[in-house]
Amino acid sequence: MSTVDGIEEPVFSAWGPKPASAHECNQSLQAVQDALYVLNGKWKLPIIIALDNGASRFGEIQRAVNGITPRVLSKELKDLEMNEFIVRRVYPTTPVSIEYELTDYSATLQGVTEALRNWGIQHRERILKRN
Amino acid sequence: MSTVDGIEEPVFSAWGPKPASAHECNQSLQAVQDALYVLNGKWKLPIIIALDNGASRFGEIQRAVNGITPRVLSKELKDLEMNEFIVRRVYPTTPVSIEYELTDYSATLQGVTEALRNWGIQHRERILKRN
DNA sequence: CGGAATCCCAAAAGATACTG
DNA sequence: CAGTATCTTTTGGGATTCCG
Repeated sequence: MSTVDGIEEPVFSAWGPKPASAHECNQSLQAVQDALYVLNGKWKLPIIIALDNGASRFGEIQRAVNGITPRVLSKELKDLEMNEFIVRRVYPTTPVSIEYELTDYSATLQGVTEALRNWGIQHRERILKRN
Repeated sequence: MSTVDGIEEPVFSAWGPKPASAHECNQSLQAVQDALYVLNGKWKLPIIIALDNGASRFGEIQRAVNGITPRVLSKELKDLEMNEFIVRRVYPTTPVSIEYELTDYSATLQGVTEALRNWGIQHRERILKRN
């Protein structure tokens, strides 16, 4: 993999800074696998985005996220709470009102959601154009 | 939602450009759901990254992606081919050799993988620190 | 309204073995 | 090497009901 005089260094792609060492490759790949581990499934990021868009009540979130059932939403909210992406607040009104709120830590996901949103937009256009 | 003199504009978060209209919120959320639809599961992005890191043969990919079984890898590769992220090339050597290669379109995922990688790295550190 | 509980099914994924 | 076949387990998620 080292550059030999007069021989072009192989260009792997337009992607990362470089292929770098095999070790760094594995690290990078492992990081993505780590990320996908906590963000698994099709609901977690959409829920976080819904909360960011202003939803806070269970029903609001359910309406915002296309197609999720209460059963699944309930479970996902617990997951997100465990991973410290949201907090669940109970207000002693009558009847009690419950609000979900993003934590500061969830803000670190900004780059991820932004990248996914941008990619999703152009991907959708591409699909529509093809048909 | 417009700024009134002397009254702070409500800040929803440190995220997107703005909450904007409910319509735009839904669009943004839908875009992410679109993206997650084709990138679903824990394997697709890691496989793409492995390919980008230089792997091209079935066995290489399997070794690069931590924990994937041949059965699942086979299925995921077909999915990725269908979605035009990779191409499968058969070379008439003896025995035949088969190579998987990223398409140009897969390069559009660069932003997504980079964001996930960066987030994954700091998330891992956070978890390790907490324990 | 905001869930929890239960039941159930289908799809996804893992383990292992095997083949051209 | 590049998968397939088979089997088992796990997960996701729909439907429905119930509760405070």
